[in-house]
Amino acid sequence: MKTTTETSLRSGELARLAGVSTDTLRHYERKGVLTAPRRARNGYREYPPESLERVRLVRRALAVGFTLDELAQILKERERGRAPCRQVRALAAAKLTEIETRLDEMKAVRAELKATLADWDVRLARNKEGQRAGLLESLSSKSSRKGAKLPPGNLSWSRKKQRRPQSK
Amino acid sequence: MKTTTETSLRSGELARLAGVSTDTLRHYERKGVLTAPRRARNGYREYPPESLERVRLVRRALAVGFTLDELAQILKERERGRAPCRQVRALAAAKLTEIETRLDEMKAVRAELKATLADWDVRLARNKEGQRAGLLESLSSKSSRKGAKLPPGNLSWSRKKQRRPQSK
DNA sequence: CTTGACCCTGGAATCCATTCCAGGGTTTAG
DNA sequence: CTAAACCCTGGAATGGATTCCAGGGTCAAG
Repeated sequence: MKTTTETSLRSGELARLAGVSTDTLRHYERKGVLTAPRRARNGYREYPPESLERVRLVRRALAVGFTLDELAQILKERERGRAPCRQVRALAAAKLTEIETRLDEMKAVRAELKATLADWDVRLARNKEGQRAGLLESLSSKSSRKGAKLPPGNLSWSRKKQRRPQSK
Repeated sequence: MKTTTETSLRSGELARLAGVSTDTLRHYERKGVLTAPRRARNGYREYPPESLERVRLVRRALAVGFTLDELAQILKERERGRAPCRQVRALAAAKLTEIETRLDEMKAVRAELKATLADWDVRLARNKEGQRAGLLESLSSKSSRKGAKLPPGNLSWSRKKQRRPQSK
């Protein structure tokens, strides 16, 4: 068996639990969002169980638009328990408002998308023929979101192709 | 004056209206999400006014997590008259669940961030007193999203630095 | 002792949207 | 004629997260 004894995880285990690759874990360490764990005599990393929550936190933060570098700053400050320097406090605060804004935008988009889907389903249901049902059109016209400044100050993201680790 | 006559926009104008750079417009064309417009005798692009809405659509779609390539597929299909039925529906549906996930994550992070900030502010407020070392890690564990499989089917994005066009 | 499944390292590669670059045209105003 | 402000092109670069690679250890089971 490979059950790591006691309260300590090895890269592979933590990776599996967190749903990321070990490569990613190492990367997080390099970037400083995941503090370098203790090493066993053989050099293997031995993560404390809390690391799992930490990794999850990082994932969430990333998904919300944080950068690994930004995150590193904040987390490092937080770690040392002391009050953060102005810079970091400001950064965190800025991120917070950013998130709130994005939250609103997201909700709006979700509503649109939902509506669009419902609409499509109706259309698809009643005309079997390839009708050019204005699919994405619905996405475009109906929003009129006032402060929707997508472009200047926009947010652009990309989905990584994310081919699963692979066994070589 | 440089007012382009009649119903037709030049790259710079469209770009300004849509809030993107001309480079981006050309890129969209290369990628096939923006059909190549008619050219004037001098080779300048002459966009029909509808292009504006098209670009906006693309922007929104991107913000929702579509990829230029995905979008190209869909839009092309649409352009040739056929209704981008099943394929698109599926894609959009997937995007929707992605968004919902993201919403949850965002809320979680917001909470976390809020808590951290609050904590920091407390510390800052009474900083003269001996600050007892880090005991705040209590906020890291709160959600434990069951099926939270971020990675396999995950989403990772990055905010582009987005330096405005620039005049060289 | 050999195999297979882990783990280690640092640097290179990939993916995506966007921007930058170099070298060249056109048009309009002075 | 010259400057300024547009426009064109294709290819290279950027930034961020993640993955891949090559070369090499560790360790338990058979």
